[in-house]
Amino acid sequence: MPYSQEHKEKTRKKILNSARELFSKRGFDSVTVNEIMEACSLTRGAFYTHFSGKSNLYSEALKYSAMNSELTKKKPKNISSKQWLSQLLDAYLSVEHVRGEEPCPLAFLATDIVSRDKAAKDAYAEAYKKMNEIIMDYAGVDATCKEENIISLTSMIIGAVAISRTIDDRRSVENILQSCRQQTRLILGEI
Amino acid sequence: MPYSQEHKEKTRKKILNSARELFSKRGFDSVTVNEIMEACSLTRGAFYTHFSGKSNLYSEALKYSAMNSELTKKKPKNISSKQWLSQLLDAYLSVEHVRGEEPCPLAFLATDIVSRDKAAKDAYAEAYKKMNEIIMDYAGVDATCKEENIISLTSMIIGAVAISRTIDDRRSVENILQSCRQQTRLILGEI
DNA sequence: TTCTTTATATGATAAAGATCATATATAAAG
DNA sequence: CTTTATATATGATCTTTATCATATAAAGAA
Repeated sequence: MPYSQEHKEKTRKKILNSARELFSKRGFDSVTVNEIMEACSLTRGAFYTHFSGKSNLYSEALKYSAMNSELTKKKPKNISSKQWLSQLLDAYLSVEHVRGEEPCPLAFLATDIVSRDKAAKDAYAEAYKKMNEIIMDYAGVDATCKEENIISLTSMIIGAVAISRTIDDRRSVENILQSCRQQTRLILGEI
Repeated sequence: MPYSQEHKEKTRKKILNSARELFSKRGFDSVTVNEIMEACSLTRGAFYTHFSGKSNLYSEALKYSAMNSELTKKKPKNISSKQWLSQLLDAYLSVEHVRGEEPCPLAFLATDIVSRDKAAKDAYAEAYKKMNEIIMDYAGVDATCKEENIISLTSMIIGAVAISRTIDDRRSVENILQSCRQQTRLILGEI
């Protein structure tokens, strides 16, 4: 048995990582398999021993992305849940996120998903659910009571990031993000 | 001079209308020129006397869409600005909008725009600005003072519609839309 | 009716890109 | 060191689709 199992795993993850970034930034159609493979210094031939095809890679990359998202990081013990949540939301609503290499596919792929296959939609729905749960946990709402607030919050932050990406003018982007950061405080009842 | 000028204008509008609907629903790449033309009972050959190419059609359709959007409809005289705004927002945050034939490209194409050309981005930015202005007008805020509230409001409704389209389960969609309808009232200070 | 202009249709071209078939290289096992 | 399974690379194929070139048809003008 040539090539250790770990080697294959590593390669798979390199592919997933390139795919995650490229797909998130440019959507399914604009990215080519070749391009993804070259981004991790491989050629397209190697691709098919790791994934059954492009769409398969897309949904796997989505899962992978959700699994390694910023939101899933553990809270440091020395700060409160609400403080931590504030930090997470500010990072989400930042220019660095909008323009950076760790894009949240929920925002970056919001409209791309609609034309994709069931596996991709399922992965997206799962990630969306998870985001709401994580935020609800940190916000510490009483179950049913204020779930709606969290749902409107996630719609807002996802919308804000998606819109920000369409806009070239940096000042406008700052303005959108700042407005929404402020609104998160209002929704969470911290002002 | 064969074919009246109005005939050409009519055809152009038919094409724009098919394009608007198809592009909004499925994005730039998934839609073919052929498909758009067949949707208005023409063949692809006729296309190039009306538009210089597919990307040109895309940006033109975006402008056309913004120009004929629900939001631009005139307010009936017998109701207040705030009442009218409430109606507009409820219609925007409805299943009919999410699943219907009059999609708002701001929500439906939020992430598709990123990979498009400058003309498309400009058209999108223009439509976005207009949406904010219209809502600000109806909400009657004092210029700079609460502009941020409106910006967070538009982020939320655009985000909500975009997310709703990714979700198959009708009950979940209703839940998202209802939560955001409620939040619009809070943001506009009506509760 | 005939002529002429231009919208529309049809057939051809060419490029892009996903996937497959085949060749090569690598490293573990003996 | 040799063998061998499998990861990777290369070349070929096939489909899709935008766009172009050319033909046809429609309708206003004479």
